[in-house]
This record gives sequence, structure tokens and C-alpha cells, in this order.
Amino acid sequence: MNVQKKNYHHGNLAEAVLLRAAEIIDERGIEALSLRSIARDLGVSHSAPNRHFKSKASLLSALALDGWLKVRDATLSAAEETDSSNPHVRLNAMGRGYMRWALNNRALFRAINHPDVNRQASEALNSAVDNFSETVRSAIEATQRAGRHADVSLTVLTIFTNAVPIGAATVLSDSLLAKLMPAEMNEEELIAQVVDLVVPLSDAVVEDA
Amino acid sequence: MNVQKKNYHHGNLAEAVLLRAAEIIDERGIEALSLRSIARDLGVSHSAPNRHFKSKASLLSALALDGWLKVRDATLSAAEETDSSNPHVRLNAMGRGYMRWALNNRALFRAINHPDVNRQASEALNSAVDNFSETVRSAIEATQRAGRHADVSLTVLTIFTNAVPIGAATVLSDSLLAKLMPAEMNEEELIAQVVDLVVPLSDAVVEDA
DNA sequence: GGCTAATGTAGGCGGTGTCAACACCGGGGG
DNA sequence: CCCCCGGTGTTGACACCGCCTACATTAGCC
Repeated sequence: MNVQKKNYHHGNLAEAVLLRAAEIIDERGIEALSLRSIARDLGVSHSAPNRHFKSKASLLSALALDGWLKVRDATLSAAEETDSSNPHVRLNAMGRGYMRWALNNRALFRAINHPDVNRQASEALNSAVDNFSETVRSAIEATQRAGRHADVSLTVLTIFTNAVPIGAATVLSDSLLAKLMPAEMNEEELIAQVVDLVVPLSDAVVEDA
Repeated sequence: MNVQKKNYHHGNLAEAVLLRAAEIIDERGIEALSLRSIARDLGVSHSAPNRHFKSKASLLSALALDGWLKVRDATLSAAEETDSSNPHVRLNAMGRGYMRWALNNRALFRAINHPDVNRQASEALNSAVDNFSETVRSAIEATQRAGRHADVSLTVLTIFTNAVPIGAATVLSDSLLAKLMPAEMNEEELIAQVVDLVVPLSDAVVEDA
């Protein structure tokens, strides 16, 4: 029922391809990705992957879909784990959850930000993005109702709030600016401090009964 | 002296290749980039570009180098145009200059953030990044000395401050989250409001004599 | 004015994406 | 129970690509 039947049919080639693709992106970059090399690595014929991903672009797209679903999980569950209903506390946790996820899942993080993927997005991909987007938007709106940057439009606040984890994760994991991160600094602490500049936990105490 | 000699030698093939590469990235994405197709577009033989860029990676790298130099110009000249020595005013202008440049030079912006480029960066590329990085870092440090987030390490503040323009430009130009930007909103105004959340101009008045 | 290095050309090799035609096989309908 | 059919994997082919080598042309310096 599970893997390695060594027979004609692989069993769960689609998942295996996705996993191997993520590994390759991590190890050697997106440019090094090739359907044929993945097929070789998995011991199947060169066009077997095409049964599951009709093009290289659609493989990237599938990775991105996976990424959007998982990053939503990561941010949402980070909010739940606070056991708080305070909007600032929750959004702060979501920001940290996002960054933590991005830094620990670089391949998927790259996929969801890959410009070429977004060029012609599938229906499923678009709705996954909307799903994530709405989750975050409502959390941001809650903080604004609680007084965070009340003088600014929700659109601007949303862009700003999204930009920080995305930009910071990009800088720390993909950019040549990564030198900015000193090796001796604890990653979790760094994340906490950066996110606190966007959604200060100090703003939350006021509302706590 | 300039282009189109129609002779054996093109004249300035290297620049022409870079320009055409940027166009293709804008129009059809990085995945659509190919040295041979560029050669065809420019009417030269298929391996002529290899005289100037020994590999496809080095073409990307050259684009990135170009990008880092230009983004530094864009941010620095934005600071100069303020005719102010107030750190907040200057850094705010730099942030807007960065975002404006990124949104108007999407191909180069993608190049400087392309993970694969950074994987094996040339000496020249690294020093261009350092150059930009130092320019921004000192401007950030100046605002901190003037009281901006004095309670936080310069490293954290630097990551945060860099993250906003990078993240916002990514969201607005490359991500599926681009839907966040309402069509009816003026771009320059949007940029100004987002940047003001990172480097508030209101913090500057205190110091103005 | 001629020589040398830079630039462009022609051809070829191995790899890649993608398609079509074929082979295998598991599970559902007679 | 069998058969057959659709999903899955294979094989072969085609066009394109990066990159290399050998060769042609020419610009610029002495």
C-alpha cells in the first residue's frame, strides 16, 4: 500500500516528485530543477513525472499550492497556540509563525514567491492564496480596530504587515544581504524582535483585562 | 559608433543582450530566458552571447550587478533630492526611492533577489551589494541615533527597515498577493504611506530647527 | 600597414521539456 | 470469474538549449 513496490507502478509518484523537487531546490536552486533528473533519482522513466505534472511550470505551481496551504497552517496554528483573543498577541504570533515557516521551508517559500508561478496561476492556486490572504487580512483588521495605526487605510496596513515577514525572510534566506544576520544571534529571538517592530506586543497589554 | 553596423561585429552586444534579457524577463519571466533566443532576437549567431557571458548564470549575475548599482543610485539620489540633513527625512526618501525603482524595474529587481544568483556570487557582485548595504546601514544608524527605535539592536532595525521595501515591492509586483493593491490607488501615494509606517516623517519635525 | 586579441560564426554533444504510441496492471461491471 | 478499460509507466522522437571547440573576421595598437 505504501512505497517501493518495485513493480511497474510506483505507487505515489506525484508526492515523491514533489518531495524530491523541494530537496533539489533547497540543495541546488530552482534553476537546477529538471523533471528528467527527478525521474532518474526516483528510478522511473524520464517522462513518468509528466503523468502527474504536465509541464515543469505545473510542478512549480503544485509546489506553490502546497506552500500556500502550509504557510496558512503555520500562521493560523501559531495564532491558536497563543490561547489569546487579543488581536495584537495573535497577529504578532502569526508573523513569527510565518517567518519561522519560511526560514525552515525555503523551497516552498521560494515557490510561493516565484514570479513565473504567479504568471498563470491555476484556479486551485488562486483560491489557496485568497484563503491565506483573507486569514491574514482579518487578523490585521482586528488589530486596527484595537487601535493599531488607525490613521491609515486597511490596504496600506495590510501591505505593510505582509511585507515585513516576506521581506525579512527573503533577506535572511535568499538575498546577498543575508550577511546582515550575525551568526551568533538566536534565530527565534531575531524573529521575535523583527516582528515586534510591526506588531508591538506592548500595544496589547492595554486591552488585557 | 553606436548601434546597428550590420557588419560582422555587432558593436555593443553585451549591453544589447542585457537589455533584451531584461525585456524578456519582464514580458515572459525568468524561466523563458535563453541565450539562444536572445541571440536570434539580436540577429547574431547562437553562441555570440557566450563571448560576453560565459554561462546563463553569469548573465543573470550581470543583471543582478547592474541592479544593485542602479538601486543604490536610486536610493542615494532620492536622499539627495530632499536637500535635507534630517536622518528621518533622508531614510524615508530612500525607502520611497527603493520602492519606486523596484516597481519600475521589475526585471532587475527580480535579478537582485534571485536565490540562484546569490548562490555563487562574483567578487564584483558582492562588493556592489556591500556598497548598497553600507549606504543603507549608515542611514539607518543615523535615524537610530536620532531616537528611532533606540531600544533595539541595529541589526534588527536594519533587517526590519530593509524588509519593508523589499517585501512590499515583492508583494505588489510579483506575488499573487498583488490583488491587495487596489487599482484606483495612486502608486506614489501608496508607496509614501507604506514607507511612512517604517520611517515616520512625523518623527522628523522634532529635530528640524 | 601588419599583427594580435577581441569578437562573431559554424557545428556538434549531451541534456531537457514535451508529445505520441505503446505496455502494463488494478479494480469495477458483465 | 473474467474481461476490459482507464490510470500509470515506458520508449522513442523532435526541437530547443547550454556550452564547447575550431574557424572567420576585424578593430585597434605598434
